[in-house]
Amino acid sequence: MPEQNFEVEHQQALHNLKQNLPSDDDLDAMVNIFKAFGDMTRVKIILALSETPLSVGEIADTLDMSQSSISHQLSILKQLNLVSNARRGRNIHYRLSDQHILTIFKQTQDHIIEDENDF
Amino acid sequence: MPEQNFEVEHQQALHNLKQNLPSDDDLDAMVNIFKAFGDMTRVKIILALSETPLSVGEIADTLDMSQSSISHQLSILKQLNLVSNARRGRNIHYRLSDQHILTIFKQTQDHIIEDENDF
DNA sequence: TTTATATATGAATGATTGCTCATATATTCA
DNA sequence: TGAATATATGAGCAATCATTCATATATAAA
Repeated sequence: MPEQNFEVEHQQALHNLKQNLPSDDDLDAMVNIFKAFGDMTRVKIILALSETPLSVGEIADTLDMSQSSISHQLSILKQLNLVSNARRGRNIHYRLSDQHILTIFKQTQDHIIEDENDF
Repeated sequence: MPEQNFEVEHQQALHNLKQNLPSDDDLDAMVNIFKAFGDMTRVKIILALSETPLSVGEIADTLDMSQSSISHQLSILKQLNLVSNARRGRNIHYRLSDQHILTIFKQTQDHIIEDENDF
């Protein structure tokens, strides 16, 4: 009875799940990073910074958005340690904190591309 | 004058950026997937499904949430092709569409872990 | 010092979103 | 067929969020 066997394993997996799912606290950091990536403006900022460090004004100019809006978004990215900043002359230059971010973007693109091949 | 050289390269990069940044249309799919990942409930659903396919009721029970809420979230994940479903007896079983998703989660955890080591 | 420039920040606002409640749909069982 | 069970869905609501506007802070230039 292979069908019942499957059912037993399923019940076992189900029981384990309820105990072993990560807690909110454990998942919070990850969810917050995904939240940060779930906004077009922030994604564009990150892609821009992946090419070269940029000042706030340069980013605003590149994305054709207000200085204030970019500054607000940068502060969110900074709080999550996704970017860091340093004064350079009279500007403040932002840069990506590490390259993991781009790897994640690439993985996601891969998912999307594989998806388009379904039909 | 290495300092000026840097400046010239920076200006060039800046100029290229403004032309080569992906369009909203290009980024839309990626941003929507990150939006989906940017919610605790949906992340937990995905983690649960990474262990075994589950019915709507089983997910609701596992996460201790209402059937309606889970159903709503599943429909979002399904629209993005992150999960698929199939009737099995009188239930509908959901499963992850592909394993890329878990790779992305792992990469993100790596970023967080590396981050904690900064001080 | 004064003036100009770059960035940050707080309040207000419109839009989006996740949940609940009520109900519709669909399948199984008697 | 009719009752019971599982899932889906639409409307409503409270909370979150991205942007704007006005203004504060900080550095550089004159």
